[in-house]
Amino acid sequence: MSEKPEQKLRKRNIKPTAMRELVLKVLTDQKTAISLPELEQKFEKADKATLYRTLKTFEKQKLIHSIDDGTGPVKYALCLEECSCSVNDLHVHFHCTKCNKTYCLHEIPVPSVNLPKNFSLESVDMVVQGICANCK
Amino acid sequence: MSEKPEQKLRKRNIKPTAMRELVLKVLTDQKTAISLPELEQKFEKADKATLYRTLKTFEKQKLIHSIDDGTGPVKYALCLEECSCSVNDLHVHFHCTKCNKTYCLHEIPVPSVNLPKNFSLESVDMVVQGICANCK
DNA sequence: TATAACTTTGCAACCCGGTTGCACTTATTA
DNA sequence: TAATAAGTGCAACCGGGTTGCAAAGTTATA
Ligand SMILES: [Mn+2]
Ligand SMILES: [Mn+2]
Ligand SMILES: [Zn+2]
Ligand SMILES: [Zn+2]
Repeated sequence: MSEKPEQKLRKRNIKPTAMRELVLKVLTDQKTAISLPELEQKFEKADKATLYRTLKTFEKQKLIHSIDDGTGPVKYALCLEECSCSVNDLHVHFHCTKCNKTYCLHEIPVPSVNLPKNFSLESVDMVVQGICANCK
Repeated sequence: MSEKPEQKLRKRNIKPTAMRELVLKVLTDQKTAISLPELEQKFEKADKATLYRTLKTFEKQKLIHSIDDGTGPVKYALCLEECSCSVNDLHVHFHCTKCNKTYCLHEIPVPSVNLPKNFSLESVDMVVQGICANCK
């Protein structure tokens, strides 16, 4: 089932360094999306730039995707195993206005929209604001 | 038909100062959303803080609404006459990845979504990325 | 193995949008 | 008119994001 961090990195063509495995571990343990500032706090002594570049590498290799819920720093969450970050993989995100956590609702695909004539679609971001089950 | 800026401000309970009428004029002439940095450039000599507070006032009084398309500074666009920024008034936004303009698609309401159990909805942001009719 | 080439990391500095404190001006009210 | 409140301009600050550069670590080559 759940494979080693190292394997997960290799599968996405990311050289598994110590730092990267640690970051992946944090992301895996996390049930909700995490921002760079939050990630920084998870480490006793880690450099912001390194973490930043780690996230960028992960994102480029589609190990994680970014979520801008509009309420602060950009957050990141693990992609599903089979994810290629294409339009098919797009899902709704939920931001809780009470606890400020941001959830991936993987089971809810973003609804399709009929754009005006001559507008073409590349991607969609849909963020629902509200109260999450934990805060209710 | 199109009423005076002064009237439009009064209707939203905003005291019509010279500055505010100028900003409203810019927003009205604009077919797409505009950011604070962009707004600054529209004036020969205007203070960022004043413009900032003007936008905040307009937003609080629901004369304009903000749009975070995730590609830079927050943008602002006029609300429709009858808008009260409630869930009913929510519409899809479109960001053109070529010209970087952001459009209000007032005629396209945000689709409804079925949230997981015990998640409640307060608001929704939906931004479609793609190429606009002008850039096509 | 020794060396060269490339990659990753850490540190510092910077950029920029957003925000606030404060004094000054302008409008409103008593 | 005097007192009060609202709006404006300037400067400084904050925080997330980003980059340059040198040191350390890794991989490839002879
Ligand atoms: Mn997600
Ligand atoms: Mn809009
Ligand atoms: Zn919550
Ligand atoms: Zn365009």
